[in-house]
Amino acid sequence: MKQNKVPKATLQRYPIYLKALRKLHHMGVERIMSRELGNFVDIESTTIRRDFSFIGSLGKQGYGYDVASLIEVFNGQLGVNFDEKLILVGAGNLGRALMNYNRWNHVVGEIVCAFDTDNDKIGSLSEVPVYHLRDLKQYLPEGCRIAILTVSGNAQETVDLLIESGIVGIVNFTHEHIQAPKGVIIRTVDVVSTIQELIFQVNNF
Amino acid sequence: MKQNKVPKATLQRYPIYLKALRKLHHMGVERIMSRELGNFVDIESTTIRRDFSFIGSLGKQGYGYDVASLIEVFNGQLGVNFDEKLILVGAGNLGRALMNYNRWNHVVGEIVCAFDTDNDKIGSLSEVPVYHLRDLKQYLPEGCRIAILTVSGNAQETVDLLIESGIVGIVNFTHEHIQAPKGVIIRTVDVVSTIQELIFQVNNF
DNA sequence: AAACATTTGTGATATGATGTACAAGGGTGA
DNA sequence: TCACCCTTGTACATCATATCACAAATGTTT
Repeated sequence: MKQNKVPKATLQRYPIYLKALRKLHHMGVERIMSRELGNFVDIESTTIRRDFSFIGSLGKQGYGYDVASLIEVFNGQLGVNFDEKLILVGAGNLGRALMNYNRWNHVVGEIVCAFDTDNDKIGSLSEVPVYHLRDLKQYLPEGCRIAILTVSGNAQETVDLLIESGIVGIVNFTHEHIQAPKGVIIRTVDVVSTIQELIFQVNNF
Repeated sequence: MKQNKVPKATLQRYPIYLKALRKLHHMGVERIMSRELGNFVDIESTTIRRDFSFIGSLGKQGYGYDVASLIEVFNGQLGVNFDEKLILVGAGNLGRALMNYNRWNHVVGEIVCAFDTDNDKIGSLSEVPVYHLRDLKQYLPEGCRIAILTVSGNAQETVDLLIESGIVGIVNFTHEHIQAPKGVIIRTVDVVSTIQELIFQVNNF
């Protein structure tokens, strides 16, 4: 990384670029210009160029960017190893749906195992073993940093336990607001709030 | 609405406030000050006061805000009727999980019906009827504005159809990037991208 | 090989969001 | 009723992000 001060806003766009580049690569596109990519993902070309510049000089003037090597750089420099080990905490409806939705294999990694407090859920659902949450420390995969939280209660308590066990990133699918110390990143994906926001926006025009 | 230029960032925080206020109300809290609310949701009190001020003068100096009437105002002014009619497009794993996850009843509204193109999925799964997508216009509920998209393919095509039928807000659970004309709001909730972003962030420190 | 046409990468600038400071005004208690 | 205390709402300052404009560098054409 050229500088270690990549803006938050930029960081949020990297996954979008990566997604688009993979698709373009799959479509057989070998080189692309910031303008084209911009049209593709609805982001100004100049924003794209600046975002890229935080990683380094990835393009060539008068030519554009090489798709394949750009993907390479993104993966390498940003630390996407395709076998990121993920755990799922909460094996209810949503949790099980996410287990089966294995779209992320070979893209980010895989859900190694799941945890729940309900004894009925312990066992093996759909290839992914489910352990009791009390055995977290025992079964937490080596090097696992990221947890997907889909519990239906005691969210904060569960989060505290996860952090204590070394988790540093949590995707929170709960409707609860949870707190975490600096250094731990929580990203809340709340369907209810998302829909509310949509309602606010469509009413605001 | 006092002004019709509510900043995007503010609009994104309204659901957070509403969520917190409901919880506080449920806990029996009758009045709250911006400082307290700020601690509760991890947002600076001054940001909260400014956000509120876009709607009007909702508080009293030296006193704070009345929780019940604040919720009232949010619901009313921002147009949350608790019976927003939602449709679900795509009745696969994730779609079915969302149908069963009826946490949004009496909070935003309800999923009235679902659509899919797979004949095996047509029928009644879990109280919510599933129709064939080709019958969208026939079964689209009166006044329905928002769709939840969980299809596994042909995302853009499906979105075009939805927009043509009058949908103005879409929660996109697909990994696809979709485009829409001005006036239609797309909010993408992509688990894969979210996890990637987390990886980028934790690697960046 | 030289001139031209492109497109990158980045200073400079504009826009948007957040944080500070405080005047204005309602609540509270004597 | 009066004086004090507290919290709101907002003008102003700061910080972050997006956009503009263009020099530098490369591919392409003649």
